[in-house]
Amino acid sequence: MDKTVTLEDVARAAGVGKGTVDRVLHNRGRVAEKTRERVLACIEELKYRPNMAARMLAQKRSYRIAVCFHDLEHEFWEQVKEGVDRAAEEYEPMGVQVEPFILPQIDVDSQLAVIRRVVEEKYDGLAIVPYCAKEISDALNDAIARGVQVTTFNNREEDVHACYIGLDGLQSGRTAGRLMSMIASPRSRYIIISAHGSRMRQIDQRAIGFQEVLGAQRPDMVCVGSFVFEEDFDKVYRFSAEEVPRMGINAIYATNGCVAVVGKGVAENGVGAGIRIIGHDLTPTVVRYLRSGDIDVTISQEPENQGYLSVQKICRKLLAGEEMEDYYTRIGIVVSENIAFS
Amino acid sequence: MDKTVTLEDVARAAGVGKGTVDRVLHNRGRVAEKTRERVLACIEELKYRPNMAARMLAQKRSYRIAVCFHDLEHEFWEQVKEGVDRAAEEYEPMGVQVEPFILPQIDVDSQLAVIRRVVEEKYDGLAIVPYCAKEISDALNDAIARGVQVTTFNNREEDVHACYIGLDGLQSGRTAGRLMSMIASPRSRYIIISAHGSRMRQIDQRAIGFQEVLGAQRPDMVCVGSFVFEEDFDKVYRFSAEEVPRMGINAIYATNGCVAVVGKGVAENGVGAGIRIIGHDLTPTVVRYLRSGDIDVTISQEPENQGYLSVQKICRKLLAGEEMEDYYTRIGIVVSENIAFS
DNA sequence: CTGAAAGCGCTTACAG
DNA sequence: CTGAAAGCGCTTACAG
Repeated sequence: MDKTVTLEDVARAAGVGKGTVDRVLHNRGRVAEKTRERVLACIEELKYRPNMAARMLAQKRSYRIAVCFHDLEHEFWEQVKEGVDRAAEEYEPMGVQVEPFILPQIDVDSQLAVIRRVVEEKYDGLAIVPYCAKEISDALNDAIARGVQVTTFNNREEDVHACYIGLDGLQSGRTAGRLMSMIASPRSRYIIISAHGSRMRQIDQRAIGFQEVLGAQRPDMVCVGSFVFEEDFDKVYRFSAEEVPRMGINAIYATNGCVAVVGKGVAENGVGAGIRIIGHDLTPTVVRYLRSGDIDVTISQEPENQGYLSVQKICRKLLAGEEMEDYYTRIGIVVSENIAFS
Repeated sequence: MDKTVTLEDVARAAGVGKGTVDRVLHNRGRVAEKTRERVLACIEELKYRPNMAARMLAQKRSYRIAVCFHDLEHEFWEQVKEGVDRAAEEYEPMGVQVEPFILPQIDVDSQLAVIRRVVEEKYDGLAIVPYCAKEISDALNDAIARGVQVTTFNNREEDVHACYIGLDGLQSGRTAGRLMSMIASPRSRYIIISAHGSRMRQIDQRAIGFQEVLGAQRPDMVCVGSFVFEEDFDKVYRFSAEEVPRMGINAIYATNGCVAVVGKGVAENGVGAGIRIIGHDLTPTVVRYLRSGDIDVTISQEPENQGYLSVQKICRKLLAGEEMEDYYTRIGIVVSENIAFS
């Protein structure tokens, strides 16, 4: 085998000490421009690739990363948390400490407080589900400017200059639309149900994508209405159990995990068989109604992976200098038969 | 922070040298039973966790891993190869050399020759798509007995005592069946098309699962026939273009990537609009006909990940002693809208 | 601005 | 059967 090129080889070739090469490698400054160029040339020449194992061993520094999301819709965020915990465990031996800040509500002020604290206490990184509000975007951009490594996940806010990990909302809605177009019977009357506040832009996009595709594929279908509930699954349940049965519809699109209570409400009223239901997420409750046949299809979004990746990307940036890049999670289509393999 | 426990701490606690602890850790023998027990107790006591970075740094050994699969249905195996290459790149700096043996055909003798060579030349690992044949199973079990780390992927053979990475064939067929049951119109007449030899057991399972679910969900549908072609996409194409249009059917299930030429054949005859087509895999050609609307749904199976994981698991076993466990790849459901996010 | 030295936690020969 | 020592490739103070 061709001997692996080490930092020492580079140092020797450039006629300098290892410390100097290290400074060049990490732009730690305090290196004469000429020396710098020579070292860079040697690195290029010898095709030097740093050995990550050695780097991690030698690196004694410790890092702190804050993770901020909420816990409304507990079953979903529980899955996100599992991913966060997995990343925390994986990177703990490398000196990374992960601290979750889990808000009870979708609340702009609470989130702002977390961001401020992160900046003040000089955390090295922040993974966050950014709410749609100018103060939030500003605060995040400010944190980034001060050197905090930030990833946003689950909800995308265009004006935050950080990488995003999560669903493409529009496209996931289109996917739901295509499926509905394939399974709904002729001249179906349908409604759209949403259950979230105005802070989660990504979820709004889903309804738009859904309508777009359904409009194009199934001009015979008619939309009876679009109902938005403020993050309150109980209301959605009552609506589904009491109002929906009287509406004379045969298809429902629920834009998030609230599809679980939609399926429940409709099923308990014995009108389920006649209504096609498509929703989002794969929480234990959704699984239950998917299995029972009350929900036909659900769109999944890799919550565990969202939690994992948003932390992992920060760790790799901090530890190995890897650039953080956007990552769109899979738009999974789940029916009863592939639940266990999704 | 609580200081991390090192191997040296354990050695000191047990009153032995670091070398001895190392021997115990890796069962290298040559340790008195009493000493061994004492060391084990200390490891337990101090909750010692080996530092992977340090281990990799110190480990100078190099490993060779052979990977064996075929190239019939090139587009599919190309995706597998990408995963293999990614793993090869990732583990190369750790002294692992990956050598692919890509057979032009599904041929038992050629595969047998590869296995023999792996044993003779003392490769450390083998990732293989095992063909359904007693000689193969025997040879693989023999290789395993001789200490070769073996993973099987894409096709599962029960009698090989190695871990498996790939689809659950039966369940993927059931998933296809469920989807067909949702989109086929009343009293549809359907056929099943397969294009593979008798060496790939996993693919046969798909048709079984499909029939099972369709039989239960849609007693109104009638199966007109099941057609098996020996790994010959040209024949499938001709069949689809010439025979199928005269059969008076409105649904087709193709059990693998041959769905691409089925879609093509049917589409070119202008009868596509009336026929629902569901198949497997997400090759460039399948994507094309999915986009055009000639294929309705395809079931994906993470080919890239199959290639990656079958090599990665061997590397982690060799390098870090991690046990190799079965991994069922995702049963993905893909329609035109989620192609890019699958 | 720069280099020599110590150390990260483990494995690998090498003596005993 | 067992221990002391060297070394893996990098980073981190510490002198200069």
